[in-house]
Amino acid sequence: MQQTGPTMRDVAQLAGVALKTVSRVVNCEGGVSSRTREKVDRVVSEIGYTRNEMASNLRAGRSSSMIGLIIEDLANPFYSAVARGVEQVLGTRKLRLITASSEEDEERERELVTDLQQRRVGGLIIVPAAPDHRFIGLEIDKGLQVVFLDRPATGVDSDTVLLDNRGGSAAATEYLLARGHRRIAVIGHNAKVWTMQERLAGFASAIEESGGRVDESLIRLGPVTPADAAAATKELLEMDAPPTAFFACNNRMTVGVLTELRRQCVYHDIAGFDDIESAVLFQLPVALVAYDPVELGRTAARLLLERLSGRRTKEQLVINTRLVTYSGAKGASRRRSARSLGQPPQLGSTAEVPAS
Amino acid sequence: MQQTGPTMRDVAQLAGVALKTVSRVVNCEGGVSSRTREKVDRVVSEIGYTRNEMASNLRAGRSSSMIGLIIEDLANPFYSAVARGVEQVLGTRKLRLITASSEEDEERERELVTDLQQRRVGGLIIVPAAPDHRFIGLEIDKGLQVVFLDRPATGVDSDTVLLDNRGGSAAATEYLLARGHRRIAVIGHNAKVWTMQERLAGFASAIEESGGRVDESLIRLGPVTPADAAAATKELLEMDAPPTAFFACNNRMTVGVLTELRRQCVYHDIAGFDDIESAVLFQLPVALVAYDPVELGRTAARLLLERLSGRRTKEQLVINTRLVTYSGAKGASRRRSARSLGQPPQLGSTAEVPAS
DNA sequence: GTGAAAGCGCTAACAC
DNA sequence: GTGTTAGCGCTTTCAC
Repeated sequence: MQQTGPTMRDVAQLAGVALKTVSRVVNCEGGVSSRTREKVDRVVSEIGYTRNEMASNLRAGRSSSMIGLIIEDLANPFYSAVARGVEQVLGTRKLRLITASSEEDEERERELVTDLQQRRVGGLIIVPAAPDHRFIGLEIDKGLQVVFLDRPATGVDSDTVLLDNRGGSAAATEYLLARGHRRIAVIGHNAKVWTMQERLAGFASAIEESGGRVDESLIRLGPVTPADAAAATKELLEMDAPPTAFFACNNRMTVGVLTELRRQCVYHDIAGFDDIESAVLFQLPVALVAYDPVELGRTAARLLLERLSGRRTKEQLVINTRLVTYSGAKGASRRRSARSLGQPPQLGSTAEVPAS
Repeated sequence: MQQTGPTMRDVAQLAGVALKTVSRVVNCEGGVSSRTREKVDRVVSEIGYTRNEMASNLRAGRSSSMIGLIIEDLANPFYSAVARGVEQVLGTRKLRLITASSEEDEERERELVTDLQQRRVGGLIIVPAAPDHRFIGLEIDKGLQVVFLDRPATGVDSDTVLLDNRGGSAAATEYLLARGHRRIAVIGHNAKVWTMQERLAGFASAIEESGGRVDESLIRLGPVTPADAAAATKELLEMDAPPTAFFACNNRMTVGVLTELRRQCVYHDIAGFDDIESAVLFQLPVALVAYDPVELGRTAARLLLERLSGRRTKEQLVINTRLVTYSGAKGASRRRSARSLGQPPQLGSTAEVPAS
C-alpha cells in the first residue's frame, strides 16, 4: 500500500533545475524554454515520474476531481446504464467516477456520503434510499454539490432528475383501454417506493380520465421476484370476475405475468413498465414503457457539472418515456410495431408528458 | 470546486487543545482522556468538521485507498456485475472503487491507467483492451499492483482471472452432439478477440474428440448485433446441406439465431455461450453456458487484496461454467431441466473443466 | 496524556 | 525564463 516513487524534487535534482520549473513543465504551464523543457521531460520519462494528484489537489485547495455516484446496486442493469451515462459526461472534464452501492440500506447510504465527503469528491449523484435526507442537507449547506436521481429526496432541496413514471404508466394504461379492456389488473412491488406510487398514480389517472374507476381488488402489491408476480397472476385469474388485461409495474413483474399467462396458455393483453431487451423473442403481444437510462445518467451529470460551475438554482428535470409495442406475431421481423405514444425522449424539459 | 471547510487546526483552536490531540481523537488513536475527547468531539460536530483524506494519505505516504477498475463498457451487464463483485469485496476493507470504461480503445486504456496512477490508486483491475500490455509492465515494475480480468494480457505477467471459455463451449457442443447432431453451425463475432478464440477452440476440441471434423463452411465469424447473427443464420439455412444445430458464441448471437429460427418456424437445436435472464419465456429449447460474473469480480478483487497484502507470486484462476438447458416446453414450470454438466461453480480452482 | 516541530508532494505568490 | 519561499491539511517523531 506504500506508494512512494520519484517526486518532483528528484526530477528537479537530476535535471539540475528548480522544483517550480519541473512543476511548470509537468503542468504545461509555459514560460519555460524548450531546451529546459526537453531536459526535464527526458528525466521524467527516464525515472518514470508520475505527478501525485493528491498532493496537487491538496496544495491547490481543490476537490479530488472525482464524483461519487451512490446507487442501489451496480449490478442492476438500470443503474449501471445510469452510471455509464454519468461517466460519459464526466470524462469530458477529466473527472473520474467513484461508484458505490447503498443496497437500499439507510445507514450504508450515510456512511457512503461521509466517506465520499472525506475523500473530497467534487460532487455527489445519489439515488435516495433513506426515507429522510435531511442529513444530506447539512452537507449541502457545507458546500457539497448534490444531484438526486430517479427519486426525489425528502427534506432536502437540490437538483433532481426523474423518469416520467406517471406519464409512462398512463400511456401504457391508455393502450390497454384503447383495446377495449375495462378490467385491468395491476401487479407491482412495495408501495412504499416512490416510483411505484407514481406508476400507480399514472395508472389510476388514465382509468379515471376514461371515465372508469380503479378496482382495488385487481391491484396486487408486494411481489418482488418474477415468481411472486406469476403467483399473483395465477390468483387474479382464479377470481370470479378475472381481469382481461395486466399492467406490470416493472420488468420483473412483466416477466412473471408473461410466464404465468404462457403456462396457462391464456393470451391476455399486457403492458409493463421498463423495456425488456429480448422481448421480441417472447412471441407474446406486449406493450412496454421504454426510456433511456443512460440519458438519465447523462442528465444528472450535466446538472452536477453546472452546479460545479457555479449555478445555485434548483432544477428538476423529467426524462420522457415512450411506449413500445411488440406484436408477438410469429413472422414479425419488425420488432416494434408502434412507438412514441408520448413525445420522443427529450432533454431539458421540465414538463411531464401529459396523459395524451 | 473549491472545497475548504474547517480543518483540524480550527477544531484544535476552538477546543483549546493541540492539533495532534484532535488528530488522535479523530483517528481513534487512544491515549486521550475521555474529558478531552468529549470536548474535541463536541467541537467537531458543532462546526461540522470532516477529515481530509487526501491530506491524510499524503502525509502518511499511503495510496489513496481506492482501486481502479478499467472495463470495456460499464453499461454492459456482464461488466457491471463484475464491478459489483469487486465492490463487494473492497467494501470490507474500506476501499472505494473507481470505474472507468475503456470502450475497447487502446489509447483510452493507456490514458486511464496513467490517470489512475496519478491518483495513486492502490491497485488496478483491468479487462485488457490493447493487443499489447507491455506498457503496464513498466507500471507494475514501479510498484503498481494489477489483476487482469476476463482476458489474459500479452507481454505482462500478473494475476489473471478468466472464465472457462473452452470447457463451457465444449460442454455446449457435447450437448448438441449427444442429441445426434453432426452438422453444427457456429456463429460468433470477431475472431481477434481472445474469448472468441477460446470458445471456438472448445467447440473444435469437442467435435474432434467425438471423432468428427470441424466443417469450416458452417462457421460464420463477424456478426456483432443480433440482426447480423440472424442474417448469418438465414444464409446457413439456405445452404445445400444446411446445419441441423447451432452454437452461438455469445448472448447476442443466441438472440439473433433464435430470432431467425423462429421467423422461419424452424426449430433446430441451439446452444449458446452466456446465460440469458428471460430465456424461460423464449419457449424454444436452448442450452446455455452460464457462469457468475459477480464471482469473477469478487475473485479478481480478492487476488488484488492479496497482492496489496504483500503476495508477489502470479496466480491464474479460471472460473467454471455450467450448462443450463431450457426445455422450451409450453407448460414447463421448472425453468431448468438439466444443469451442471460441468462441476458446480467453484473457486480457487486453476484447473479447466475437462470436456466431460 | 499532551504538545511542538518537521515535512508528505505539490503549487501560489512573488522575487530575480 | 527561472528560482525561492511559504504552506495546503494532515501525520510522524519525539519531547515533556
